Amino acid sequence: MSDLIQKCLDAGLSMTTARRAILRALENSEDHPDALMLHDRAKAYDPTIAQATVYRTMRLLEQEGLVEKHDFGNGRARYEEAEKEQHDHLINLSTGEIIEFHDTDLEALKIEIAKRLGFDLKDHRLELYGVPRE
Amino acid sequence: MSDLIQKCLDAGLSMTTARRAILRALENSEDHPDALMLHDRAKAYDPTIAQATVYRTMRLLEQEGLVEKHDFGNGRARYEEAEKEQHDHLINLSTGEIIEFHDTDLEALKIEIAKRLGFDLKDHRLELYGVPRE
DNA sequence: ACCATATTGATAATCGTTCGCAAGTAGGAA
DNA sequence: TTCCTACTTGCGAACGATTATCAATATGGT
Repeated sequence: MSDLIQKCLDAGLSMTTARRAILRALENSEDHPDALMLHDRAKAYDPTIAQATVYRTMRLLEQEGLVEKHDFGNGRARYEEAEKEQHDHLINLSTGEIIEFHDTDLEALKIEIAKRLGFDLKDHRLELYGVPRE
Repeated sequence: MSDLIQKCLDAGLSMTTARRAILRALENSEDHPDALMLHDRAKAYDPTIAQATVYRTMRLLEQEGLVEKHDFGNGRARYEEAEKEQHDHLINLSTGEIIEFHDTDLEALKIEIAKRLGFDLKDHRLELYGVPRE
């Protein structure tokens, strides 16, 4: 239910061995991989793929709106498939694990605050950093 | 009412010409300068100061908790004096201007969400990106 | 199958930031 | 004050993530 290859074709992108490999690697990723991780994983489908191709492709996918790029502060950008449902991230400081969450009140409040300051909200970034309770 | 030089002395840091220059530059900054901007501004007080010294000093000040480092997504880290009052940032996409705001409900909600997910909130990052209304 | 165009791999370049090192201070002891 | 030692500095090299360059290769419409 997330056929990235099909979405790329729909977007008019030509489909190459390298791209297919990256798209499969991304679809099989449950976490939020960075470019190096994606490169490693994509090698399973295309052993000769180059890092530069991964970077180029991720940039392309981001521009096409098929992928979201995040910066969780560890130097490397992290990627995930663009989802329809809005969500934010909580980073477990003990493990580095990233947890997705959604809160309607929070969404409303962000828009409300921007409005109060005289702005239309175009984008936002919310990351919570925490340690397991107790 | 924000004598950074005194705070540094209180923290046991030795006070050099270069550090004094950086601290003055920072105190006189109403915006959220990056390392390059601080370097330029510090030159007014110490014309021979090096970029590396600015980077080193900002890292030190951050470790001492006297300065906060932000990444607003433009490649360069931005700095501001650590304030007692918690605040978040709204970035005006039309001008690049950064507006600080505080919202009690929002603070509470962030803690509440972390708790609901089973975490104690240790840190967080919220940035709103908007354009002036209308 | 053919060809113009887009894409690739390999490598150099870029940009912010950090490191290594010799020379130069700060600031406490004498 | 003068000395001394550890901390700082300025400079330039090094670094890590990402992007650009470019010749060679694949794509997909014809």
